[in-house]
Amino acid sequence: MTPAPAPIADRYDPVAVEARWYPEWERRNYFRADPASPKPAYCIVIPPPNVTGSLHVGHALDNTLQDILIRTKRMDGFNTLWVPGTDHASIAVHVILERQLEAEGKTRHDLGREAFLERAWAWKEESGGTIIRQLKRLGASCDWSRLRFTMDEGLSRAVREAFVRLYDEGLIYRDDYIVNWCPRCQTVLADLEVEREERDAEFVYIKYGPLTLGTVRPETKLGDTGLAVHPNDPRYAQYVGRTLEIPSVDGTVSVRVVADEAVDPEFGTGVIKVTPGHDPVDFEIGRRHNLPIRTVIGFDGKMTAAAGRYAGLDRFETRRRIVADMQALGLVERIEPYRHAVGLCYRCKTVVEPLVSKQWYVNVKPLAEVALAAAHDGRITITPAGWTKTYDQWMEGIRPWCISRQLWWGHRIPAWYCDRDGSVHVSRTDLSACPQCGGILRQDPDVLDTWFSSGLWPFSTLGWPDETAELRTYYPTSVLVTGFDIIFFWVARMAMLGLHLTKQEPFRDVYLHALVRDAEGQKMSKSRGNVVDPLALMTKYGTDAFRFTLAAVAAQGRDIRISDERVEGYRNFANKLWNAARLVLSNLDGYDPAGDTGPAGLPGRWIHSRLQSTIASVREGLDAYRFNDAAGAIYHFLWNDFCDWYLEIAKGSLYRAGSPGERNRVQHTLVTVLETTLRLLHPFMPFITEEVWQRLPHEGESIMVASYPRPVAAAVAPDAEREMAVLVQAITAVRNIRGEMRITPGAMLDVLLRPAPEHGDVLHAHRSLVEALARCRLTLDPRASRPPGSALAIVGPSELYVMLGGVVDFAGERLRLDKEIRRASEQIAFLEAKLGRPDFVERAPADVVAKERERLDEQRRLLAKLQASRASIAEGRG
RNA sequence: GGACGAUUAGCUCAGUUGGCAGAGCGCUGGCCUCACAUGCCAGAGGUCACUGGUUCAAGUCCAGUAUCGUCCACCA
Repeated sequence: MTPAPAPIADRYDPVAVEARWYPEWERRNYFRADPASPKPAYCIVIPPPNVTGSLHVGHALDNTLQDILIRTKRMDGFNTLWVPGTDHASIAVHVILERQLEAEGKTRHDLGREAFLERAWAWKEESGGTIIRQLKRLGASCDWSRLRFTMDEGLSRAVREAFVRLYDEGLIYRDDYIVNWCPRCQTVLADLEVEREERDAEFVYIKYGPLTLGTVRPETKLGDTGLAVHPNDPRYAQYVGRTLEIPSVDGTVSVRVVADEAVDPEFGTGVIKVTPGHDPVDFEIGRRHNLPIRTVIGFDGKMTAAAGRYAGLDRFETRRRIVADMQALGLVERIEPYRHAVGLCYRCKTVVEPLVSKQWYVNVKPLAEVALAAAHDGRITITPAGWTKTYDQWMEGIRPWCISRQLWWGHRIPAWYCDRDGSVHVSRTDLSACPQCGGILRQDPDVLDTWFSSGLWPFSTLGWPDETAELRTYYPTSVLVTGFDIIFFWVARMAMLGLHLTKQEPFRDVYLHALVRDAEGQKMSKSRGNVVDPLALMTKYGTDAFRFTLAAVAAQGRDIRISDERVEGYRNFANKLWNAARLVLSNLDGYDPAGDTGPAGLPGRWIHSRLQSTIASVREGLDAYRFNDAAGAIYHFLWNDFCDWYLEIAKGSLYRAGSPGERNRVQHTLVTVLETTLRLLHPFMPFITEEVWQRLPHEGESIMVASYPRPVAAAVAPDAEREMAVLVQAITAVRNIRGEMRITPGAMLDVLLRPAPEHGDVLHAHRSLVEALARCRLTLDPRASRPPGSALAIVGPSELYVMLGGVVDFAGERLRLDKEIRRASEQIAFLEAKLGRPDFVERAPADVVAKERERLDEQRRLLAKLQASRASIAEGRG
């Protein structure tokens, strides 16, 4: 008993549908993972978005792809877990909060550490939920009961565990070294956190006694403790080893001249000044030659007392002043314009100052060797494979990782210092008294690099260092999905820390996707004002359309462009699906699933066969992370095969069924094909598929937990595909003539068809199908010849004549034939030349040659017919 | 300085193992045909950046050039 179908709107309205299903799925616990499940595990740990952020298109892409994988695997019988979470984003939060404070005329130091952290937590609580809500809006099927935060209790314990272990192994150590200092953030930065930007500068040639050298940073002259030349440079060999007394802006300074390989004799004058306190290269040279360090620029970016009369001045102001002062003293030989790269803080874009200070480091070299091996012996597979080389090169050239930051928001370094005996203690638990002397301890005030805790993310979220059921079941995780921009920051660190601490790879696959650009290919940024708001797109076109767009454009290149037009196109696709479903649903009256569901005739067998290859393509695409291939296969099948052909054919059987059995068989095909397609599409478009699926006859309570389609070999029907191709060709041929001859679609045409023997059966059997879709009366006659007043079409070896009568003049037909004749002639010339070459005939595989011969014969037959036809028209018999 | 990517239809881009160049949008012509005008039918439009090479056969493989882009790098 089918209830009278409620009227369904002819436009799909995503808003109501999306609002209805997500809470329902959540309520039914479909997202919840069970570590005790016997099913094979499939696990993704989300790249944690910054807690203060809101969803941008990059997140939307990243999480849509993950959701597609998770939903597919869940339907495919895997025990799936998608762990969600957020990152505390130490330095990024500092930048935001300090800007707020600045507006109030304060600094973080005015507030003090405690109050600042209160503020940070408040900010986290306030805005931390935003991105989670937005991920839900996107349809992300994360296990929200396992939501983690990099600074929650468990993860903080993991951070300490990792730190202590690495320290005990001697892999974490403190060192006085030259670092990248951000004078605005008031913290050290890792090399990776320094961005380079080309800027115009002045290259100032300064006289150093008998020598002259060029520099772009004259202010560091005050910190010079040496000069260096190349060991093999004959020009300066006489000075090496000598200490020169050099007149300068503040009296004379004495500098020693050393020889060092780091100096390029070709560049500038071949002499460099050595400022070990303010330049990484000079620092190294200084170490090699035992030159003293003189710090003249402080952590605040201003000159120190050591800078004499410049003390307290800003470093850039000093640069201008010192050049002027030297010019006054005749110490400047000349100034040239110069363009070079300056280092900027990746968070606040302030020019970084190299400074010497004591910081914590990880000796990552040994970890990198293991991570490198894992990517080569197949334990970790990077897709697209081209990124492996980038990963390799970085790992090979890796340098110690500076992990301490002079910030407050983050994981405080678990090291305590005893002021009484000077001992250092690194501990898993907080210490209050010195274990050696009982003296009062001071905890290191610094926090860890944000990326240290993110580096533990795949296993810290699963309960490490405890041996939890989650770790046993879901670790190593199946795949890491992220943008290629954080391959070094994050992917490499996780690989190194994961392999070292857990002795297992943190993920088996790494899928690096492209980055989203705007429609003009520009990087999106707030300052450019070209940020595409995913929420706006979802509101305008629906979440399903947006998600499908992301999957469809996720080709394996470097960048992705999103435009409204593209999303609109897939909105139309969703609407197409909706209407196809409407057609099916409104024709199910009397349908008996237990009734006649036998073979549904040629079109039925054909659409089932097409469905199988679509399923296979989608699975192949997903397995290879070729989301665009998978999406494209479904799109093409649903729109072109199912809607454009099968539904049009099925209408005939539904509206004018030959027999009740036929009607039921067609209904059965419609239901099964549509239902299967919905399941295939569900991971891409979760909402509309659930909505339609629920209205169709189905088994189970939700499409989310239905099975993912597998290709059925028995349903693959090459013969049906071949035969349908003949019918499609015949129909298209008639439509083509109708179009070219400008015959109104409403006009009923008379068509005479001379079937070739091999086409006879199929054309006879499906005459009415051709008649319906080509809107014609079809006569079949194996001995027919072209009647006067008809247009010719070639259907493979068969011929088809469309009777034009007095409907149109024949000029159009002449043009059409001429065009066809030209085309055929060109083909023949090309093929004759090819087949005339002995090397081709002898060397190419036999099947390729045979195919070309066949094509040539076909084209010759075609040409003969076209020419005959053309001749008869030329005689004016049209 | 090194590495990597891109260059294919008017636009945005697919094209995995070499074997008849594809999609979406846009364009042209015709249609409100009882699922859908967010639609239907038909059509036009490509020297696959350039130069060589390998091959019977190159958008695809190799070498190089040009232009654009990205990342890495201690030439001050």
